Amino acid sequence: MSISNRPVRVRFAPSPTGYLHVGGARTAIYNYFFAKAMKGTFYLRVEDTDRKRYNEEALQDLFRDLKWLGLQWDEGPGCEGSVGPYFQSERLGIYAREIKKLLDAGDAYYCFCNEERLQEIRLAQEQSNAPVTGYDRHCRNLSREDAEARIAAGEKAVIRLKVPETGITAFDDVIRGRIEHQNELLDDLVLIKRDQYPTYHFASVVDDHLMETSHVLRGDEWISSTPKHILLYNAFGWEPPIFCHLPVILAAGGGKLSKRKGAASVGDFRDLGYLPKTLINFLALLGWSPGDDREVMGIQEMIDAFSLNRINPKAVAFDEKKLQWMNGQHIQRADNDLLANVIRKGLDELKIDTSSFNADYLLSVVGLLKPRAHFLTDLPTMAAYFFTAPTEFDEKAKKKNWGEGSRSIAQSVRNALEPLSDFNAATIEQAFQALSESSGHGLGQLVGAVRLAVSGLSGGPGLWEMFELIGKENVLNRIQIAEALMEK
RNA sequence: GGCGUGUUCGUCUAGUGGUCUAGGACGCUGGCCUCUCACGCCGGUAACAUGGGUUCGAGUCCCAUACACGCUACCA
Repeated sequence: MSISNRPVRVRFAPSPTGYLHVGGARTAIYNYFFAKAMKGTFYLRVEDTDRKRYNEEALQDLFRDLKWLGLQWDEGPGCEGSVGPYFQSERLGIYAREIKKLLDAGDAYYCFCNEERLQEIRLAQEQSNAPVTGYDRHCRNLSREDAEARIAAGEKAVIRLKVPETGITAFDDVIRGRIEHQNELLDDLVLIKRDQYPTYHFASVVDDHLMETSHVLRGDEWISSTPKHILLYNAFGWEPPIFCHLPVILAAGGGKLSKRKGAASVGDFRDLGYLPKTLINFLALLGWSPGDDREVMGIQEMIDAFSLNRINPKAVAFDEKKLQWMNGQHIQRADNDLLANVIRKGLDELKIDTSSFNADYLLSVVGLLKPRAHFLTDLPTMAAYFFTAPTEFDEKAKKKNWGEGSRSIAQSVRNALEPLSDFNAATIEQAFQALSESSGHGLGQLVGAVRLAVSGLSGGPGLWEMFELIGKENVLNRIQIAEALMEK
């Protein structure tokens, strides 16, 4: 069966060395979208072949962040399929078996060159500005017998691929077309390291084949080494997968995205109050577009519209302003129950007791706050005064609204509200309108003073709705208490 | 240094030889709505890196140049 009509199987293959940054997350998203769009399989493979950089905490964070984003893998750690194990460190026997094939065929060889020699070569090449770089193939023609004898005697060796010295190696990238490299510029890359672990190049090729990967979607920093991978597939007699190299995500001002320049990891954005949906949506649109004007999209909607051809080849900048806007959009579309939970939990942390309020009350608060929140983390503080009287009042608003004459205004508002037997938005508004006419004070003046008294803030939801929800008794009490702070 | 990849408003993008005096979104900005703050709505701002070709015609194809990024590890 040819690769093009094999079932789609793609993978996200991170290395557990640090936090999951947004670039990695986007790679995972595209793999996930593609798998879902093609009714294929999305699997997770952990590339933990670098024992020095391995980090257990990073691994746990990775699982957590992927799950938080909703990118549940069909196969991988925790849900093994038939081609496991899914940790490369547990596949050492497989690599040993496969490398033997290459050794037997004469396509790979042992190399005993030590670090020092290699460094000297590199240094000499740098100084002479030699066009050809890399290993000088010193051990290429050592006989297998001699080499194995030396190893038996205790010498350590790496195993390298015997790269053809002439010719051209090419492949077709889904979003960039044909890419060619001169073989003479490639060096004999290491396949098995001195510690017996495979290099990325070897492990990923062996695994992508054995795990029946149909498409490799990965960062474009791999373009330069893809010819080496093709050569490996050729040596094995395997058909390479289809390659699709994704552009990098840069920081807003250009350059690499890093913690120093602000949030860069999935965890950072979660802590900042972003919805996972927002991050998925935004990251997906960084380099991909559905082809029409849609921007705020749901997961399934994006999956339905997804195609590899619509991914842009150019590097993109991460614009947090737009992310913020998009989060506001998704919060507006979010489920009220979810938002209510965010508020209740946040209020708990602020030591504000919500136990005497029922679910409907909370949901009404959510309804009023929803269009005003840009971050989940905004919600609890925005909601606080619906549950407890304010103890602090915005200083700027005090100057503006509690100046001369404000106390009598507050009193007149209380008097106007007092007689209302049915305390709802409509009757409250009527009372304010009537008071405005009879007193000659503008509505803004009236509202400003008591809004601050009741909420502690200068802005917020419409006053009538807000008063209705907080209730007549609380409203009147709060105004009366605040009057002491107002000028006559 | 070599090799590779890329280049449309400040940013994300649409655009696959004529419909592009280049469309949408964020941002910024003017206004509307309005009890405030948001939301929403209406308008404005601003781009085909440069130079050569190919073609009747180029943002779209080709070649240079410039710039950016990547690779050039027994890291991924």
